[in-house]
Amino acid sequence: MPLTPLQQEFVLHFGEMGSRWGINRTVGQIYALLFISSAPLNAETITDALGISRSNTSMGLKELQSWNLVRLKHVPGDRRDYFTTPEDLWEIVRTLVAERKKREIDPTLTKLRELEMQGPAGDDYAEARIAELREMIEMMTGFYAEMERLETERLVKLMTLGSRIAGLIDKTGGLFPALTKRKQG
Amino acid sequence: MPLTPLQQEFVLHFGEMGSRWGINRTVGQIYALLFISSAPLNAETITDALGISRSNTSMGLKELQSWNLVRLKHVPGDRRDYFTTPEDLWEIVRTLVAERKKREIDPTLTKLRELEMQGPAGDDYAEARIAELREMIEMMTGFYAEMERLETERLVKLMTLGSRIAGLIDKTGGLFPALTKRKQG
DNA sequence: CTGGAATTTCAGAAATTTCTGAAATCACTG
DNA sequence: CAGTGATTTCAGAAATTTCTGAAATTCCAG
Repeated sequence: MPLTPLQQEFVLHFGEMGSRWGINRTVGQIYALLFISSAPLNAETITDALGISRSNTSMGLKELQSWNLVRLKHVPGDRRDYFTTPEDLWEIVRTLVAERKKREIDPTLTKLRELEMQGPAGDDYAEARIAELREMIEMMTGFYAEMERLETERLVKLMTLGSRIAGLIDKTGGLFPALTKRKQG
Repeated sequence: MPLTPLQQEFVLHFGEMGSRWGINRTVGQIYALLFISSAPLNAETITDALGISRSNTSMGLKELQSWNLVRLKHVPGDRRDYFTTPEDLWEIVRTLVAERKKREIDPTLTKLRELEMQGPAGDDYAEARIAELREMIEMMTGFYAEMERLETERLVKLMTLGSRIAGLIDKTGGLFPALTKRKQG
């Protein structure tokens, strides 16, 4: 089952972008292929479509599973594993953001807290800078945690409204007085 | 000028995280060192502090400059270049996000549009999936563009308010009717 | 159990990335 | 414009990552 030119180009692009996204070419290609395939694919099919070794496919799929980016399906009467990506793009984005946070942000936040725990080190500037960075990351991850809980529908509304949201914020305090009053009273 | 244990640990952590962040160890270390140093540093100092070659320092600094992550300073009476990171953490975050978007998102958005331009390819599922992905990316980059324009102060307020923002959004329409009316009238 | 298909593991090969030292270039000073 | 110090370039070395084929393992069917 050779790829259509459209599939081919899409898959190759994801392969090339892989390195920028912190995954390798094969993993990018496998993901792309699953993403644009309407039906789940098994490892053999992926191997043939991408022209890579069977073992490489196996490792790539394992990597994607560790990212929670693929789903395992089973076809009745066939004991091979079939893989897909979630239909819902928002679910994919949520997973991606969550995993990247876990891998790229959380370890640093932990490390910064450790460094602060070690107490005064006689380097005021470095200590201040570390505290400041920790606070910034905490603010951003805190905001992320709030957004993560929202249903997709509200998230879409929020993004669509865009900067009009910011207009609601009183520069000196919290929300616009009128609204604040409304909620209080 | 050997590093203090605090600096040492901070710098090594950034070096280790480098690969996850899509930069190499040296670049991560150089950035970390500049970040926690109160005064600008020249290439020679960085080279000695990190125990790397002078040419590696040069390449690392060049890389950081291509990311707009460091500033060049000059010390009167000294013709060497001195480097720092911006004092303002928000500025750093803005730069980081802008550059990552430019490198990790924009090329894919361009590619998706190209693929759509090529017209029907007889693969309805792939075409639909590509369109859907392009729309999602456009929504997110559109929202990002709006947020990018906000002053830091408002951005902080927005993030601090967190999910209370979402409460303002009417699930069926836009903003809460009361407020919408207020703005219209 | 036994046989065989599917999958994973893993040691080494291949490819890629990172790093270095030497040479080249740049840019300022006297 | 010669001399010197700072910086960059770059070819090859070193390190790391990715990929493969063969062997091992898993797991089901008969």
